[in-house]
Amino acid sequence: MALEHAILVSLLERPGSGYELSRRFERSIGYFWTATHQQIYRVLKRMESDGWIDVREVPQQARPDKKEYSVAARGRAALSEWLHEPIEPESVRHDLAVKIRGAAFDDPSALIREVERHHRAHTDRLAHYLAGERRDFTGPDAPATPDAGQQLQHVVLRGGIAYERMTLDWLDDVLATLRRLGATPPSADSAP
Amino acid sequence: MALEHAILVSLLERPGSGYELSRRFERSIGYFWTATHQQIYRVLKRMESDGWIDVREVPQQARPDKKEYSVAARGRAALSEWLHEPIEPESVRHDLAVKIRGAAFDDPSALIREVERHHRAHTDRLAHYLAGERRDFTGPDAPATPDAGQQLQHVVLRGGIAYERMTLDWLDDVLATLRRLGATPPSADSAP
DNA sequence: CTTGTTTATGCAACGAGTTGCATAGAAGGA
DNA sequence: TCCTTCTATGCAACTCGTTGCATAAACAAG
Repeated sequence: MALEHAILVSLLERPGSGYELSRRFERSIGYFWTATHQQIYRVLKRMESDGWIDVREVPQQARPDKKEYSVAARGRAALSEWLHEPIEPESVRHDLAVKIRGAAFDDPSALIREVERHHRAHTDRLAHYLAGERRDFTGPDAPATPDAGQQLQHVVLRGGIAYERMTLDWLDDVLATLRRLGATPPSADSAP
Repeated sequence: MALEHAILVSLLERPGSGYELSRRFERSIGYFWTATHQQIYRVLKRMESDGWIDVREVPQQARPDKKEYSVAARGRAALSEWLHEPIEPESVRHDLAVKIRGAAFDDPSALIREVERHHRAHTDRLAHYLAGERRDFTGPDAPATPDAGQQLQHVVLRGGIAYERMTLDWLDDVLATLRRLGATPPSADSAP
């Protein structure tokens, strides 16, 4: 598993509390690794007891106190070790593809609205990525000579952008296919 | 959850045993939904006791007997219901992206071999998809007038092909970035 | 002044997914 | 003959992930 490692990377990029991490997992790092706050708090506890991270109680005014975590030497070593291990899985869980194949046994045109919804969501996400890219990497306020960390964050973001563009093209293809099927009578089903 | 639904779709496309399903989840449907045989057997049991699928004991010679499952009316209804529900999650778990961002705190060039390995794996997978596309959809043995099910399987496969092509392009981008970082001295790390 | 939202942390229970192991007959190679 | 591989099914134990709920302080809106 690698939630620990995703947290280590995020904490190395910037120390923070469990709550702040859970916010990050709804944005930036969350675009390629999802986690809920309960998961994060539980793993933080374990990482702390394993000496991977240090805690610092931060009293705050106008809001509850927080525990700010930062990566300890042992955590850095664990990350380094993981980075040198090969990974294979890349486990995929693409509900929509299952639904599309399943639509053959139901009414394909009923999926059109669903696919359109996904299209809109990916359009929004692409716009969001592109805005982030302009802000951090290609716009006037971006660093002229980005350091290694920034270049690596940028290449990951470019991957997200490429993924969204590819997905939008594919969803167009899916929509065209569903509409074509809806226009012609269904073959052997209990459709109206 | 949707392992049940992926199994329903697979069994509608062709009835089969738990073992055969687990083979399919290593190929075709497994490219967008992974499952191990233990998971499959467990879920088949539940689906059977819920009346979603029917079993038929098939005696075989030269190999152990098998239980062939097929979708019952209640299973078809469950699939239909699921198809009409909206889905949101699309949970992503992209280890490599985490590793790339993590490489900023280690030696980026150590990741090159790993990324090259992924590049080879995706090249193989693309070749495999393209061979399947020729065999089933675009080659001389493909049906001249594909039915709805075939058209939907094809559009899903086109999605897989587009994904692999996009990924290969991105991995080239990642490799170029990692090599560039390796060629220039690292900024502020304990690298040699 | 109550209600709702944001920050902040956590428990308990359940369901999903993984890993290791076990069985068993038949085929094929060393 | 033994060893491995393939088909075929399954249990047990564990970890991971999700859902529902709870607490608590501060602020803003009604």
